[in-house]
Order: sequence, then C-alpha cells, then structure tokens
Amino acid sequence: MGFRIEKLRVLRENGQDPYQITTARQTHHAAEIVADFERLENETVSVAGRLLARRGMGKVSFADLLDRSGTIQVFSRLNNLGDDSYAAWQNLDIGDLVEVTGEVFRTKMGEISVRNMEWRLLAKSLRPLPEKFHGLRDTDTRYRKRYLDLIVNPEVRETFIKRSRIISFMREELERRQYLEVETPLLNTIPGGAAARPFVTHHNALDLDLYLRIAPELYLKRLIVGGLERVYEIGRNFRNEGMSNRHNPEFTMLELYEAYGDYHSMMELTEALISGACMEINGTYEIAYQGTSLSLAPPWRRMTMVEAVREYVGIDFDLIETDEEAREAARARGLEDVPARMTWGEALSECFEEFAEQHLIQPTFILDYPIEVSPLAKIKQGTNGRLTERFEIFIYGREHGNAYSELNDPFDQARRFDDQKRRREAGDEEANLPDYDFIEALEVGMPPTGGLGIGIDRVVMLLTDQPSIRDVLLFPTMKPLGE
RNA sequence: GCACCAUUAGCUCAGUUGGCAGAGCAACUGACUCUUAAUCAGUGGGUCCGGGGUUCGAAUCCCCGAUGGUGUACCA
Repeated sequence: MGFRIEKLRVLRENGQDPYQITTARQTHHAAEIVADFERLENETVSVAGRLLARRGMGKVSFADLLDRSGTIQVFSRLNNLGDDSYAAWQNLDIGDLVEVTGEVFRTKMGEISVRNMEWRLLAKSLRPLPEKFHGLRDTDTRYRKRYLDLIVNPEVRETFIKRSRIISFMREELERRQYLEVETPLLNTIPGGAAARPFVTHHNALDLDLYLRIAPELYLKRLIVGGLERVYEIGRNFRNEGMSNRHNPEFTMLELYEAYGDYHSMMELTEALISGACMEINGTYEIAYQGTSLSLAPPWRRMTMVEAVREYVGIDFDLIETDEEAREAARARGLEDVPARMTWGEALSECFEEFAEQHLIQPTFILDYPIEVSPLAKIKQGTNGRLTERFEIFIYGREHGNAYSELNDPFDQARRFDDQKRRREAGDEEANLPDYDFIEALEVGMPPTGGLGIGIDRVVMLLTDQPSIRDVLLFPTMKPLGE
C-alpha cells in the first residue's frame, strides 16, 4: 500500500490528482465490444473501468479492464503512446480505474482488444485486490467487503444482476395484470400479518415504541377494502428470529392481493411469477438446484396437507375424528413434542412439517391448512371448520410462498384474534397480535380476495443455484467485529 | 441457544511427533514489441484471530473469548 500512496503523492505534486477528475468517456462496454466486434472493428471507442490483470512484454503490454459488463483486453504499445505516457501506463497498479480510447481490433492470438491510443487515470486504488486466479473465497470477507467480492468474483455480479431481473420480471408480470404497486408502513404500532417476533424501536417525539413490520398483510388488505382491487408490495420484512442459510433477519417479500380472486387463482399466479422468472433468466423450466434436477414447468403438483400426510407420513387424518386420536396417531408415528392440549389440526400440521415437507422436492402446492395455524385465512367449506383455504409452495423441501382465500368475515376474524391472544398469553411469543382497526376495516366490507406472499430471496436462491440466502443478499446481516 | 469445524503474508493455501514461519499469486527491482493464470532472473513481506496456561521450547497441547461455516433448535 505504501508504494501506491507514494505514487499518488507524486501525481498530486505534478498536478495530476486523479481524484479531481469529474467526468469520463465511456462510449462502449466490454461485453458490447466483444459481441459487436464485426461492426466495431477499427472503430474508435472509449472504455472505462478497473485494471484487473496486466501482462507486460517490455515495450508492449496487455491489461484486462473490468466494467459492469465484463472484461476487455487493452493493448498498449510504446510506439502508440510515446515514452512518458507509456511509462506512466506501466506505472499503474492493479485496481486502478482508467479510461482508454482507441480502435477495436483483434490481436495475433485472436483476442478482441482496444488499442490504447490515449488514456487517463480516473481514480487510484490504494489497496491491493484479492488474487485474480483463486478469487476471494473467505465467506466472512466476501460478505463484509462485498465490493471486493463483486470485483474479483464475476459470478457474484451475475447473481445480483439475475436477482434484479427476477424482481423486474415480477413487477412487469403484475403490471400486465393491472396490479398497483404500493408502499405501506415499515414502522408499525401493531406488528401483524404473521407469526413472528418483531424488532422494537422507539420514536422520540411521540415517546412511542414502534415495531419493524413482520408482514405488510393487514395494510394491503385495508387497501382492498379501499377499493384498489389489485395491489402488491415488494419490500423488506423484519423478523427477530434465528439465522440460517435460509433465514436473514431482514428479507424481501412480494405480497399481493387480488379482489374477486381466491387461493386457486393465486396458484395460477404463483406459477406465472416463479416459472416465468425462471424462464426469463434461465431460458428453461428445467433447472438444477445444488445438484438436484427440478422442473418448474407449470402446472405444479397440487395436494392437500391431509393427502401429503397420508402419503409421506402414513396417517390418514380424514379417518381421525377426535383430538385425542390425532395426538395418539402422531405420537405413534414418532412425533416427539405432543402436548396434552394439541388439537387435530395442530397434530396434522406438526406431522406435515416434521415428516412430509422434506419430501416435497419438485414444486408442490400444499393445500388446506388447519385453522389453528391460519388465523387470516377463510374456512374451507365442508371441513367442519377445521381447515382453511390456504396453500404453501414447497420446492426442494423449502417453503417459497404462502397464500389464502382471505378471511373477510369480521366476526370470525375477531374470534381468530382472540384465539391468537390466548395462545400468546399461554406463552406463544409468536402468536398474531389482534388488530381491531383491521377488524373495523373488514366491517366496512372486504370483497372475496386472494392473497399471496412469495419469499423473493429464496426464489432467487433457487433460480440462481445459490446455497445460502447470504449469497443473494448484497449485505447480509453480520455480527460486528470486536475492537 | 447447543454441537462440531475453521481462522497462518494483501489473496489462495501447506506446515509431519511440540524443535529456525513456508509455497503460489500479488508487491518491489530488472529483462522482454502480440500476451492472456505471460515468461525469465532477483528482492522484500508475519499480532500464526485475541487473551491466559502447560513446557527448556507452542502455529501445533489445554482453558476462556471473537468472527465465520455446517448441522441442529427456533422459525407462516
């Protein structure tokens, strides 16, 4: 680093402080020059970017210049630049940001290059970059210093470009379907719409504790009451829970609501969004995730939770009448934690999560969740009030989304909130909090509505074959390093 | 939260039974007018994650701590 600072000092003394430069010429990008070589050959272009590798041959040298599209080779020759300019070029360091102008041509070895006829140092790099060949491997450094990761690991840049394209695709698809993009509060007085522990913060002027939202659901449904009919929000949710390769404390959800839809229309939309995004970035529905072949071609398999438990767990909850029988069956199958008050629905849900989820590798909609775990979903008729019109999306054994026919009966919603309140008082810190203003909104009248939430980070992991959620978040949550 | 593993030069990694701290790339000096992990010759570079202990002697063994990874618990 010392040598580089000294070089900068000399430049400044000679009135060539690169940090004073305010504009640069960049007529083309690296990938464009390679792709359009036939048309650009012998044309003069200006490229700008970071010097990555250099191969000096004495009076001739080669360098790789990285811009947002990729790398292009720069060919520099003493004859073209003159003594001073060539010497200064040779004095550059890997990592320096430069602008180069010259003709596009192909070298003797066939490499498409820019002939350096004129160049400027745009900014000095004072710290050495990680090694070009092995790249930066250490996950700690990669996540904490993502700028280095992006410079030296090209596939990382590709992943985040794909993430952006996936989200753009979903916006476009919802736009086509005449959805309105909205924004609702991140600072909540009642953290609702999900079962999760919130982060707490404080508003000084109001002397009021506020919660970072755990889901936008209750706000978005108020907008359905307000007549916007089709709304969506792509934004951050915050949940104060454990971290893993699938969980980050802040994560991105797509939530949407469609008046006059139900959970069946949400299935079709789910396929359009996820399969469509897959086709958009991969050009196929057939992908591999961590070595496992997956087919995202719609329509996806649909099965009820009762069917899934029957098939993968070997218990037929349709044949079980009482809570006691359900507990007995679950215990007999090996479910470990079976409290004495466990209900039929809880036993079904626990058996599913414990023994069935892991088998759902190919995309599968699991339908009809027990009412106890679905306080915001409409009752499915013909199930004695035990089940709701709800589904979750499982791919590679992981949940990727959740949808309901939204509960719009204010009396029923009030009873469900009361039930959640009892669970909370019984020690369940993650039970939903009652939101009486939301019930008032339902009293004004909410049309039958389908709602859907998709975990964007997990979809990006899936479609870009990344093993950890931290690989699809530019700045995943990290513990600070001690002093 | 618990368990296991990792942490050595700017980066990627070796380091045997406890006995002089190593390599490649990067850097520095020089040679080289079509290279592409350029090549060739030479040089410098260390808080072995931090703290404590055992020992004549610790990168190596023990204890405590930090950060990361994996698994697990928790988790719409």
